Amino acid sequence: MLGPVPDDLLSIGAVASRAGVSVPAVRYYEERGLITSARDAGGRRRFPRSVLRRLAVIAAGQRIGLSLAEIAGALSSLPSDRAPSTSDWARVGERWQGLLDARLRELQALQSSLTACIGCGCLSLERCGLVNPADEAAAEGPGSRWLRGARRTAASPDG
Amino acid sequence: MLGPVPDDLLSIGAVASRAGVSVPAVRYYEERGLITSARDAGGRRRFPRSVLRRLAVIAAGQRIGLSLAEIAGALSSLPSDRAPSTSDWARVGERWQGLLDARLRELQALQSSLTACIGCGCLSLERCGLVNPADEAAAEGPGSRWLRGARRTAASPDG
DNA sequence: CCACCTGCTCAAGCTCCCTTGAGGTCAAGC
DNA sequence: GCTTGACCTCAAGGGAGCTTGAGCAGGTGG
Repeated sequence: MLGPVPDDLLSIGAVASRAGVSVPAVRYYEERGLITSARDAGGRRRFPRSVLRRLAVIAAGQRIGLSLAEIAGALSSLPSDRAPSTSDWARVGERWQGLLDARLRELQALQSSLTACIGCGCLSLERCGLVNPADEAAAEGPGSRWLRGARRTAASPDG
Repeated sequence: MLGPVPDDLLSIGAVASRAGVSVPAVRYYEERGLITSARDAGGRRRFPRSVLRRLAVIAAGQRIGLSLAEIAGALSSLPSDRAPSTSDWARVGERWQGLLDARLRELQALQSSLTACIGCGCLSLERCGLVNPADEAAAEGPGSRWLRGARRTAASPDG
C-alpha cells in the first residue's frame, strides 16, 4: 500500500494457467469484482500473487455450490492486496463450513429418503420422504441456495 | 393405448400443482422426454398418476445435482405407464446413492481442506489442499459432474 | 350469449458462467 | 520491416433450465 511493490506481478496468461482457469474467465472474474488488477504501461493486467489464492477460493466456493456473487461476498472480507491473515481466512472458512455442513445434511437426508424408497419400493406417494419432501425451506442462511452451476468446461490444466 | 384407460388422468395444471412445479416446467419436461402424456379429444395433455412419482424423482435428481439429461437416463429405466416395481426403483436408487455418496465424499474432502486451511492460515500455496486440489479427476462414474444448476425460481407451493 | 378459465403452440427472453470471434495494440524475434 | 504472440476491448453466442408473452381454442357458468 505504501512500500515499493515487489515486481512479482503476474500476467493474465500466467495467472490463468497457474490457477487452471481460462484467460477470459479471469477477466470475467475481474469484471465481476472477485479479483482486481493493476495495469502496466502498456495497459496489460498485472496481478499480484495473492490473486492465485483468491482464484483457488473461487474454485472452492464453486465446488461448494456458491454463485459468483456469494463468493464475491466472501472475498470482499479478504484483503485484495496481500495474503489473508489467519483470522481473515477463518471468518470465510467458518462461514463456508456452515454452508458445507448444511449441504451435507441435505444430501444425507436425501440419501436416507432414497434408501427408504428403495426399501418401500416407492409405492406410497403420501408417505415417501423423497416424493414428499415438504421441508425444503429448512435452510438457514439468507444466501443458502446450495446447488448452482459448477461444471468444468475449458481450462484444461497442462499437467 | 388399447384398453380403456381409467380416468384418473390428471390435467397439466393438477400435475403441476401437485408436484410443486410450474405448468411450463411440466411441458418442458415432456418436451425433453422425461415424462410423457396422452391427449384428450380436445388436444389437452392427460397424465397418468405415475407422472407424479416421476416428477418427484426429477426433483430428487436435481437436488443431487444431476442434469435433466442424466435424470432422463435414469427415468428411461423406469416404466412410464405404471408405478415402478421395487426392483425397477432399486436400480435407479442404488445408482443415485452411488452418486450421492461420491458427492458427499467430495464435499467432506473439501470440508477437510477448508478446516486445514483455517488452521494453517492458508499461507502455503503449495501445501494447501484447497489451493492445490490436484485430484479433481477422482470421480468414478462417467456422468459424475455433480454440481449443476438447481436453484428454485418459481413454482411457489401455495400451502 | 358471452366472459372466463384452462389449455394449446410457438417464440422469445432470462440468469449464470463463461466462450468465441472480430478487430486493434504492443514488444520481441528473424 | 514484418510477422508472431500475448494482450486488449467490445459484442455476440451458448447451454441449461426454465419463464413470459402473444395469439388461439374449447368447455362452463351466469
